[in-house]
Amino acid sequence: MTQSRPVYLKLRDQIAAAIIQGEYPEGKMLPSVRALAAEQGANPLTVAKAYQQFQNDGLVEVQRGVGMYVVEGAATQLREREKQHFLQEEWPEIRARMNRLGLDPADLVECT
Amino acid sequence: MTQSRPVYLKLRDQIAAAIIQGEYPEGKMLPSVRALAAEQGANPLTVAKAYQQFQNDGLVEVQRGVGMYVVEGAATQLREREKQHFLQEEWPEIRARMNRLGLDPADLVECT
DNA sequence: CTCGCTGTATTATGGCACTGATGCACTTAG
DNA sequence: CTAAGTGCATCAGTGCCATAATACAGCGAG
Repeated sequence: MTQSRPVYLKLRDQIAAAIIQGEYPEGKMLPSVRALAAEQGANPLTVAKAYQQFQNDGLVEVQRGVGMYVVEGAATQLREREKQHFLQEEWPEIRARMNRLGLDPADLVECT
Repeated sequence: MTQSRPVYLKLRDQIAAAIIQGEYPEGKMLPSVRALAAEQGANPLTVAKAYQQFQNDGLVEVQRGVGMYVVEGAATQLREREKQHFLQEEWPEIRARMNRLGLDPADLVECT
């Protein structure tokens, strides 16, 4: 019945967007796994798994017993990384798909 | 490490693309589950599962003991269906993402 | 009719991703 | 020191995916 994307991936994207948009400011602590889990109605471990990738990428810093902090420059770094991935991986695929469906990219730019 | 999409979904997309582009012409028989399974290195049942959805959507017709045939008008119907899904489900998300990343859609239309 | 091809149903099995509950190590406020 | 908060490791459960080995039913050529 879990037809949608995994919860931890949704959370990951959501957190990434929050960091990029400054909702989780650099240098500040982001919600604890338990807090975010309660807020999102998820399991703390699932939240932890979502946070994990940001640790591996060095975008957040862990202080055991204290919390996790957003590294300085994480926002722009994250934005650049996602931009790169979007342009190199996703956009070509999207273009090919639109072409196959007979859609003109120029037309879609206008629709809000 | 979210492994790649399930095999039967990949096959489904691949077959859909083939029908849209006329590689599997309307009225003609498409590869048997065993043949496509051998060609793709997959299990016949996995191929059957990929074919299943096209049957449910009435895009292919089964003649027991003979094979499965592409229904007349399946290509355009499939293209319209995917176009609808793309415009209503995927494109808004893509637009929001590009906006969040600071990418201008107009710029991307030109690249290639 | 016989043989070979079609799709389909059945059952079983292994693997893996996702989620969850519990407990531990650590830091800080009091 | 105590208590409450942090992240994290371990183990278990669940469900989907893919595979396999058969067996069956329908059609067509020889």
